[in-house]
Amino acid sequence: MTAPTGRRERKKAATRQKIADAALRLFLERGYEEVGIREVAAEADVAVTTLFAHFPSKEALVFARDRDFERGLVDAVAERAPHEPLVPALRREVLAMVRHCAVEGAAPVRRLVEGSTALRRHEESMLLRHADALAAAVADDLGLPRATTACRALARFVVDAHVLARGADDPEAAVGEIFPMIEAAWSAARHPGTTDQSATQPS
Amino acid sequence: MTAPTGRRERKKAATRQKIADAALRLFLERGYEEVGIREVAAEADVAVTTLFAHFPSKEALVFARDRDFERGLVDAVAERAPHEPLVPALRREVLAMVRHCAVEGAAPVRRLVEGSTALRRHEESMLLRHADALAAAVADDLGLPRATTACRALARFVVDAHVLARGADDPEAAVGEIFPMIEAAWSAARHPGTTDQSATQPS
DNA sequence: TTTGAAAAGCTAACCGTTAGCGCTACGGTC
DNA sequence: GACCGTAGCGCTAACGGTTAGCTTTTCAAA
Repeated sequence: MTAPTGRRERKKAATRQKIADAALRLFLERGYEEVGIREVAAEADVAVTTLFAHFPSKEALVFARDRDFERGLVDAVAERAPHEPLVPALRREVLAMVRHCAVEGAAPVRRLVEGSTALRRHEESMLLRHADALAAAVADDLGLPRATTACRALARFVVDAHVLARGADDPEAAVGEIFPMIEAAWSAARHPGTTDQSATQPS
Repeated sequence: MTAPTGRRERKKAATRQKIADAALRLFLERGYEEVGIREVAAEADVAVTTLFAHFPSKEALVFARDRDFERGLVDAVAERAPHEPLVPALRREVLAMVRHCAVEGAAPVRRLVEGSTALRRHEESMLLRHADALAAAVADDLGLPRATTACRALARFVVDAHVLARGADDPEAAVGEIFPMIEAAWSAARHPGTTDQSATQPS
């Protein structure tokens, strides 16, 4: 995981970490909106421009580990056991993510995100990027040159499941409720005409 | 539609319209990012504070008519023919929306939105609000006190269908591809245990 | 050691957005 | 018709996120 590269890259990673730590500490102490970028930079003993060299926006400071989520979804498809069906593998991964958000020290960060519309919006658009990546992974897994409509739909449904489960009273039960729906949808996409009661209406 | 109220409200509506028109004209002429708020206000012959009294943000200038979309979805559920099944009614509405975006003078505005990440993000979070409203309408239609997980899932799937169809090469065909999936998902939600191959994994 | 480049810094601004405050025109009341 | 409360609008000044332009430091390869 930690590539043992030269001192330069180590220092860069350390700076990035120092900034993320300082930001999270301040945000948790006093609230996201109440802390300015200039303050975060000062706390991390770094120039504002340096901060923006490591993070593209203030919101990104809170989601420093978002790449892991995307990789998790993509890997759940690409590196699952041979011949394991697609949707159950995704279900396992989403369940793991939901649990990860519930336990651990993640609860305060969750509250932070829910408390700011800017952060909620940022998270949503992150998840949409993840859906695109997942769609591509699914298409690749099926040997398709590019993501079809069905692949994209599946990917968005899975991301929806993640979001809805997080917001539900009982997240794990919600996963258990949504994934049969996704299973049915995916099944319908692969075996068309079975349960389709509606037809294209030309007028 | 147009309530014939006093001069005061007429003037207010006129000001709002003048601002929206000026904004759209400038944005289409020179691009969204290239036009500043102060410029829009000047073009509409209005103070910046007045502009923000009518629109909550710069992005909102482009989506002056977003309420109609939300109402369309909710009405598609609440005011459909008696005993008409839910999902086909939603399908009709989404199809109408997709067509509305494709034809008419809506194409330049579409390009405008696709060309700016700020606008795309704003639209996505609008659509999420619409999904919440739709979920509530579905729950109400079923006589439920509040939206269940399945209602929320259906609502998000429908909004996903809208977004995916818009971005597809053949939007109408995409609707025809996704809605059978939604139909199957909704069917699975209402008749559980039929096609569920995965179970909750306790560990 | 020299050198090229990546990383970090500083200053000064741009731009969306808001606060504070004053003015005017409208709508209901006497 | 005079009166008053307030909604709509304006101005100025600022705040906070973000970027451009340019210099300085730090590392690595030659």
